[in-house]
Amino acid sequence: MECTEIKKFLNTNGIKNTKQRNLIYDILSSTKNLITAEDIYLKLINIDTSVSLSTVYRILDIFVDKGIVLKSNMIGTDKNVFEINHLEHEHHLICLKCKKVVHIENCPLTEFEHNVEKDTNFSITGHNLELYGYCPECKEK
Amino acid sequence: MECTEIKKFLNTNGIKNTKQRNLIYDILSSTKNLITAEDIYLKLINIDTSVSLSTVYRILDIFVDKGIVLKSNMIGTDKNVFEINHLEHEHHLICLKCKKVVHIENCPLTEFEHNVEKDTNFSITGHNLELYGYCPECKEK
DNA sequence: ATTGATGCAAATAATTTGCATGTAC
DNA sequence: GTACATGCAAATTATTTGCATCAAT
Repeated sequence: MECTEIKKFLNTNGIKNTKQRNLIYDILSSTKNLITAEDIYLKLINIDTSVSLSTVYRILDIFVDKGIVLKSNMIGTDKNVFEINHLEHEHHLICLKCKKVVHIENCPLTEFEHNVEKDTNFSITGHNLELYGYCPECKEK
Repeated sequence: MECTEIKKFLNTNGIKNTKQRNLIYDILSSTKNLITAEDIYLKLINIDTSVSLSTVYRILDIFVDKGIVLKSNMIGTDKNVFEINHLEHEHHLICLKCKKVVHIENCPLTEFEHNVEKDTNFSITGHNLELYGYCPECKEK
């Protein structure tokens, strides 16, 4: 979503368009990796000292709720991480040592999900897939 | 792993074979769903009143470390869940409403992982896949 | 003007740690 | 007997909440 689109989106969803919400949206947009609430907060206080961590959590909750942002849990650290919901479906490959994240464009699961739906009679709404291992640099050691 | 095998395994890995460790192993073995540390603790105090929650966490850490147990994070609740590492590779389908868990036997990712290894030059050691949606009962409503 | 958003501090929830005691080897 | 395991209580970490104030519509 473009920067101007997000403002309209917020308005049409009855969410006030505040400075904090726009800043957090901008930070998420310009972050390629998965980012924690704390790290968003740290970036924010470099821009504008009066922001609170609870506001970050509250805004992230709203964004997740509206589907603008995806929340997941970083393996190893018990922390939640966030990212913009790029609508092109994609997954992550995470280095267990340096925590580097690489985006994987194609997803092999669509057909698999259909088969599972038939087998189980569930209605499948999504999935969660992360690959992990060691990146070229870390695997040497 | 059989009940007797686990004892040998612990011994050969320099881990003392205690009552608590065996009880926790038994609970995990007989639990089909994903289970939290707290729920393991609750089952334990029904058997033997003097067990502590921190011991549960400590033992789970060891089991995860040795690869006997898998740890993951339940979507929606920010809690970690545990299960025996059945060596037959499998995944879960989780109902977002009632949290029912269904096991999915086959995994479509082996070939995909090889392709990603080639593309990225990572050494991939594993992956994390959960499907989610609504189960036959919950999807009606 | 009204309603919802924010900052701050305090509360909660999950997990971890320090330390004295207990137990397997 | 020694070294590691445990229970308990206290500490830590991530996240949430209450409430007075502030800002967007």
